[in-house]
Amino acid sequence: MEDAWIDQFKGLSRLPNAIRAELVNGSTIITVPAGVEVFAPGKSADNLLLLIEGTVRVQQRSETGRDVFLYRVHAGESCVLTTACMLAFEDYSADGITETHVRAAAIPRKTFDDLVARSPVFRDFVFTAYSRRITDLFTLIDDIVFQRMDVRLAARLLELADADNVVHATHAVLGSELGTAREVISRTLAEFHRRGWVEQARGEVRLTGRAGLERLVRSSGAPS
Amino acid sequence: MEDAWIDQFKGLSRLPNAIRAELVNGSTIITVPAGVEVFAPGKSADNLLLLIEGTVRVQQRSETGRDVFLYRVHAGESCVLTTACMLAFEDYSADGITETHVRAAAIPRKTFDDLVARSPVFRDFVFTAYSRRITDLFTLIDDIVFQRMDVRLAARLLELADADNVVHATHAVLGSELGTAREVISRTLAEFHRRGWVEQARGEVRLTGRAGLERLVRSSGAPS
DNA sequence: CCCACTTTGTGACCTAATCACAAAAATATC
DNA sequence: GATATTTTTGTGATTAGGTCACAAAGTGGG
Repeated sequence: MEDAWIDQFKGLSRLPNAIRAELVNGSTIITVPAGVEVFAPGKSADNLLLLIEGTVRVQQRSETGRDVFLYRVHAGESCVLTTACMLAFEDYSADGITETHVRAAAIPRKTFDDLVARSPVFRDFVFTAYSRRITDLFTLIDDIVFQRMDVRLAARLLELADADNVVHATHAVLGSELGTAREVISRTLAEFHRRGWVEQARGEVRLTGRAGLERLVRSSGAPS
Repeated sequence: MEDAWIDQFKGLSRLPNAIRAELVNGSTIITVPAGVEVFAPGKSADNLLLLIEGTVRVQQRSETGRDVFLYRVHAGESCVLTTACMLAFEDYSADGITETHVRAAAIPRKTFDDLVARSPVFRDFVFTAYSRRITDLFTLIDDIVFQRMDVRLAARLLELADADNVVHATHAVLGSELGTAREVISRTLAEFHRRGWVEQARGEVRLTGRAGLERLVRSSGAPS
């Protein structure tokens, strides 16, 4: 029984052995290719996913067809907000899409409910995860309302850049990440280019002046 | 032992007697005057409040001093998102202020944790409440990003109006409810007045043409 | 190479946010 | 009751950002 993955999850390593065994036995390791919808409004979630590898993008699809990025779940984190709807037997109102190949532990509703009832450590894990996500949502709202677009874009570019300082995303994708129009991204990036902070190519943005971007982000509030 | 209040809470009436007794004994009924901060970032919440009477406004205070309205807790609802932080032993990042005189059942952390562990019905109650709040937050984000200001103001006026179709709030308050500037409210209300939908007086807005406001809200998306 | 499609650039226009300041209404002070 | 102070509201000017329309590159398949 392979249970090494548990130690990737900060709050779970302290689980007593009995509970740990129940978690391992009660869950299945699944793998999902990139670009698959793992939960969505309309189909009630019946598994809690603990991401072992890869990322999942969670977004809200609005009536108008456009969608807003809500948050990103990384390896070592869980899609914990789905559990609210799992246990409440309600439909989740946001959808989650794998951005990369994903490996995850899927905990069925029944097992989840059991563990919440029986293990204080597991409860703590769940509520800590909740707390973090909710706080992130609050911060997101704050940003959307008060933060300038150029600052938000700069911050996001810094977050998304890979080891070579390149962000692989089209302007349209960046627009949906920040809940703004593609044109705004194009114009802001053009401005960043003028200042020598980025180079552009189709589908990618190369950060050539991180310092400038970082200064812009710091200049105006929360240092993430 | 007065426990009638429990029946105001939809999910709780089904509690078995033993658990019901534990809930009643383990909690205290408190009353709070209007305008008091009942939880805030920095002081970790250690009670879950179930509102028996009155309303609590929950908002996010940003670094810049301004604040965004997040949601309103009514009688029969709970400040359930605080529990995430209660159990996670983390600070809540939003603050709650009583808008009216409030009567509430305060459930201490210990009792809450016990009940979550022991009662499936109570768990269901908690997670259903979570689910609703989180969904509301998603809807709020969607609104902020995609909905026009006039539509949002119209919807909010309809919500806030009392039995006499009067909203008691200054333009500044309405601005903070919607996360916009006071001037925008003034101008939009002036426009509504021109259309014969509202009359204004200092500190209040009288809805004289609900039909028009309702049409505007319906015209553009979610009928709440 | 040509065609269809995706991505990016740009001007025109409109909504909303910000800044600055004034007028009006309510409240406090003498 | 007259006057000063504070709160609330109104309004113009300016700027950021969202929307619409359309053009220009870039890409990939046949």
